[in-house]
Amino acid sequence: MSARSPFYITTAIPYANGAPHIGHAYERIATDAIARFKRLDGSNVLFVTGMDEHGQKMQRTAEREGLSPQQLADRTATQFDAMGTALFSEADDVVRTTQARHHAAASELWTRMAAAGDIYLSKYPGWYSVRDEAFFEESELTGEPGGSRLAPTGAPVEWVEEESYFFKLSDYQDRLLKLYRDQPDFVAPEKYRNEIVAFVERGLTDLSISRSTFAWGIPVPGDSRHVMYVWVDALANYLTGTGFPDSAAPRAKFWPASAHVIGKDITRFHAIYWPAFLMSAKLALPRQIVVHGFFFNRGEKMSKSVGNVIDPVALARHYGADALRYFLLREVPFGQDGTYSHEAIVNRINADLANDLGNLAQRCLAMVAKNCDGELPAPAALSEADQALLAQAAALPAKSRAAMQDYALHTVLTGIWKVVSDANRYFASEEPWVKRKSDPARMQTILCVTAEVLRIVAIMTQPFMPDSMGRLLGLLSVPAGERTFAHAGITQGLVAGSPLPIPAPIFPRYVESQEDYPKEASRAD
RNA sequence: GGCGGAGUAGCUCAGCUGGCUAGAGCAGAGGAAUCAUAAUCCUUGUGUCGGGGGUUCGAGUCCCUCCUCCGCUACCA
Repeated sequence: MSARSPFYITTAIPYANGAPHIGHAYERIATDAIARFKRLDGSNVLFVTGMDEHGQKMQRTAEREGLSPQQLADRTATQFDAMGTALFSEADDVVRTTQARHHAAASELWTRMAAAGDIYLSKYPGWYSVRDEAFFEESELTGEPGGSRLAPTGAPVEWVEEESYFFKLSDYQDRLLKLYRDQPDFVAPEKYRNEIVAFVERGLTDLSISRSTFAWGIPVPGDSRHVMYVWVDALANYLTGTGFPDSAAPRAKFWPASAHVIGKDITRFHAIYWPAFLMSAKLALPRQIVVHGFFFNRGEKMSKSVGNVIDPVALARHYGADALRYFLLREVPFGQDGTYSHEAIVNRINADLANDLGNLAQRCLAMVAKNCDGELPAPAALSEADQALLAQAAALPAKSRAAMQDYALHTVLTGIWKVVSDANRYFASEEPWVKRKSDPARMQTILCVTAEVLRIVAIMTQPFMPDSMGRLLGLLSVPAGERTFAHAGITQGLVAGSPLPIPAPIFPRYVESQEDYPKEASRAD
């Protein structure tokens, strides 16, 4: 047995400024599903998420709520932990930027970039509002007839030049373009790669990477008047997860990361700044930046005040975490934007889960329980139909793996459900309930083939619905140690004579009830 | 403005380098069956493939043009 190849995957690093919303949930679930898939497929997986807890906005929000920045960070971190648990998406580690280990990693990254001669002290000019204690973009400002300019908040702004450390991003244009050329899927999907390439081709200017106007951050090595600005601080989080800079750390082998899963809004930071920083520090680059789209709540009236979203934990509680996971990963091609609505979720739950897969399992297993003494029957000679269906199921690992190459999670699920659908067709046309009287041996074979298909389907669906599929495999009496993709072939099939537990429906139909429909909850942002 | 993407059945979309009578899922309609969570199975679409022009024996599938929508066009974590 060869050593299992390391696979390091991360979510983006959410800002600890507010409670998690559907976008965080989606990203966590998708990343978790990929991690589970790789794990079941034999990789040695490290799945890390994190939390960006520094910055002026943290200070402000905390102040407003009468908390210290750290207290606010702790509160938010607790909320994200709860979300991970509720969604069956707990990471192996949560790296928080306020942790000592992260300070060490970020400082070392900075030091290496400085040693490479890529960091210099200069002035960061901009329109500054003293009242807001913030810089504003030229485009955000409103002009006054008299010539003075105002911030969006109405406060006057003045042109100031703040001392700041800069990173020589401009030096990296060619190296970045070469990266995108040599490794076309460095940014996936292609759509986002094209945007990044176009952006870099327009030319890069140096990047301001420190601030001296607030102190809630990691001190710049050698100059404690400054703290690192978000770019270096938050991105270094991915290194921290592997124990950097300790090259002997148990997780050191996980760098470079295989995939950083991020939302489309932060593509630039991950596809441009991050590789440039790593090149500067002479560290290996991540294999891929995997970009996902957004989910929009359509059909629901949005509250007039901004920031009203549905709490993902409430969604999971209402529909079931597995059902929510399935919906989010199946409904929309990974990488594209999508919409969610109560109707769409219920439709998926009832059509795909309850009717197609859940009911198939139940009708098959109920017949085994009633007609085969609750023991998995032995098959007789296999017909062509039997073999064709089994072959389809057995082809799933390879097909799924291929789709996963591009992180096409929805394609994986589509492929699996094609088999479920064919299995339903098979079951109906073979009519085991008729054979029960006319040809019991044939009935046994049909049930056996169906059970076997269910076993493979359940194994392959585990990354997406770990809890329900665990239960289905339990109903099939598949031992815990035989549930990886390596077991998803026909030769590793079910053993005749195995006693099966009394079957119980895996996916109940969703029935409308007015009471506990998840309400939109406002969140502080 | 520049660059890029998209406009295909009621809805969501497949249709790779041009070639049998344009497909899938969902929704809708009719029927069969009754093992099963009233679940399942079968049958059912006269779609200007955004408009117009062109290349070709032949074009959603290539070229030109027009219309509409969307994304990106640097410091928000």
